[in-house]
Amino acid sequence: MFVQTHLRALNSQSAIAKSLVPTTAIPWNTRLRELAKQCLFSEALNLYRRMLRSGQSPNAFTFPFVLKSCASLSLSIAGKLLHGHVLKTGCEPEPFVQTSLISMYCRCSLLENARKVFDENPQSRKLTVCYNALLSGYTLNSKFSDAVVLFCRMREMGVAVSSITMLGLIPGCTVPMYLALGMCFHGCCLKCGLDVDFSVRNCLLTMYVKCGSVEDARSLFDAMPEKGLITWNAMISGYAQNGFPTEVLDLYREMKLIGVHPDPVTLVGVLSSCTHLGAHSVGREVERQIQLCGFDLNPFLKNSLINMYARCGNLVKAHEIFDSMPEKSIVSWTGVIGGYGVHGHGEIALQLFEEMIKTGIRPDKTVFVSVLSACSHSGMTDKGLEYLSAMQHKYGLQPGPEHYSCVVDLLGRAGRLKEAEDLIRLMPIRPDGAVWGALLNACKIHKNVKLAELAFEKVIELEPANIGYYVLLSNIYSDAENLEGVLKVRVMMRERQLKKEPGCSYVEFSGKVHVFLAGDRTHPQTADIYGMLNELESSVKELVGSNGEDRKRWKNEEQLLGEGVHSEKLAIAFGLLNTSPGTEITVIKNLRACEDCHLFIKLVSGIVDRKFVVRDATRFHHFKDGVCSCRDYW
DNA sequence: CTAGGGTTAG
Repeated sequence: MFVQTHLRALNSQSAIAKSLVPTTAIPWNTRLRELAKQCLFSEALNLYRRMLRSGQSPNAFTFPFVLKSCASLSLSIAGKLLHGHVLKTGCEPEPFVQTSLISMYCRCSLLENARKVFDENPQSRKLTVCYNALLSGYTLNSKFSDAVVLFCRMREMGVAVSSITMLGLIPGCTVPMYLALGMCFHGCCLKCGLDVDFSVRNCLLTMYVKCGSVEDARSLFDAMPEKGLITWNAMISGYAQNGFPTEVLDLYREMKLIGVHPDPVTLVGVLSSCTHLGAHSVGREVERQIQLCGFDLNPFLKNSLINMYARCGNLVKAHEIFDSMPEKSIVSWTGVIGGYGVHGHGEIALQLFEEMIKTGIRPDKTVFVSVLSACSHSGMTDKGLEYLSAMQHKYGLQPGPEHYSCVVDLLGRAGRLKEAEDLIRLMPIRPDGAVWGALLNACKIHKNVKLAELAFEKVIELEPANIGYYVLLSNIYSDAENLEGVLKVRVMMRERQLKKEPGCSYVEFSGKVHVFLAGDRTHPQTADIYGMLNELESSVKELVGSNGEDRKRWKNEEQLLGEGVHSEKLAIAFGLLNTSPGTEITVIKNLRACEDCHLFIKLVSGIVDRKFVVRDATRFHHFKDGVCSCRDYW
């Protein structure tokens, strides 16, 4: 529809013929430039149509703006027509027009047309700007090797390299494979003195970030005497993308302290870090900031807020924001679906998924990860299998390892270990560590030492440095009272020089984060906390005595105390000390929550009038009145 | 011709 309107407009070539009418193009061009500058591209094209209709002939100062509008809207056919107009008016040799044409074709992914324009004009082969246009076009269309070849030719021909040349080239090095080449470009920038350019530095910073070299990015960042908003944003989102949420929050604080005002891009990075940390209060603060700055309607931010609230357990708020969105993208849907799923409301998650399909959105691979994990969290095993099949046959999506790991988890938690193992063997793609890891985890739950040994062997082949799997196997041996096995794993870990990351838990309380390590005695309330724990433990022991099932799971307390009191227990006691009855206490643990602590907290929740939410590395546990929401766990 | 942005599981 849209394209056709423009085509019709541009087809009125008669206007070109009428171009003898002696009026001036200057006011038209001025207005066109304004519209293009404000990104009002379809209005610019409309204006161009009016210009032709009124008999005014376009000139070399008209085309750059109109071509840019076409390029931004990816209107390739209209762009070709415009090329015809250019030829008719004979202003093709103008460098402005040349670069606009090349860029237009590149943005429409018509690289051959772009190359033709470049090749057919001998003068353009001497101009930096024309090389720049084609170079960035190649990079944009993932033809990075062509860009590099052109860059080499440019240098051979002795054409001057500008900062914009580097800006077209460097974004091609955003995968680790090309980092070495990117570092050569960095050297090239230094040699040519282009590194003083603000944009070039920001671009290099982003390159390091995208390649995962966060340290290199940081040293570049620190070395920049003045930092613009984009610099801060590049570093903040760089940390966010590479999984350094605490660094994000630190940098955000620092940035505000210096007086740099955040924009939506900054806040998206900050919110995603809040999501990963479960930092509810910082997240709420960011929401206030969003309202204060008037960014309320930004859909990116709304999606980030949905995710943040959903992850922090405020599903009501997440749903509210979701409802407030006039246009819900698949990311918005994925956010709420994942939110309900992860908190054990699998039925609602699936209902939402079906609703999404009804609105005509095509599901993607990511939303299926949320759907499958929702099934796993709520123990809806067969439903999950149905969705895996629907994903392939109904929606034509090839499941990736991330989907298989969810399904292995799903089957494994349900105790269907044989099926899980068969699935791995039959899956058409190579399983990754997470797939075997999910099986290993299932072996822990269902105490299957033999299969665990197999899963461990496979998983360690793929991720030899992942400590979590060694700990898991060691715990499986320890459950089976296989001391030899435990020692074997310990030796293996020592040989490979792997150290267990200390477990820690934290609670947000009155705007501060209180962190506890196992056996921690550094907190100012230590005495009260241990006093509280002693009391709770004696009450809980009585309860265990009266319940057969729990007694089976209850281990010797001394065994636990070997490493000091577990951090989640300390956090729970701290929360109890500082809150009044009826409140909800959220504890976040960096590793997996301990099985015995899980039972302990469950029982405590039956004694005291509190709701506990424990978030560990893999899932959420909601405890209330002596019951835990995760039906399928342990 | 030109630098920064959203989702997932284990």
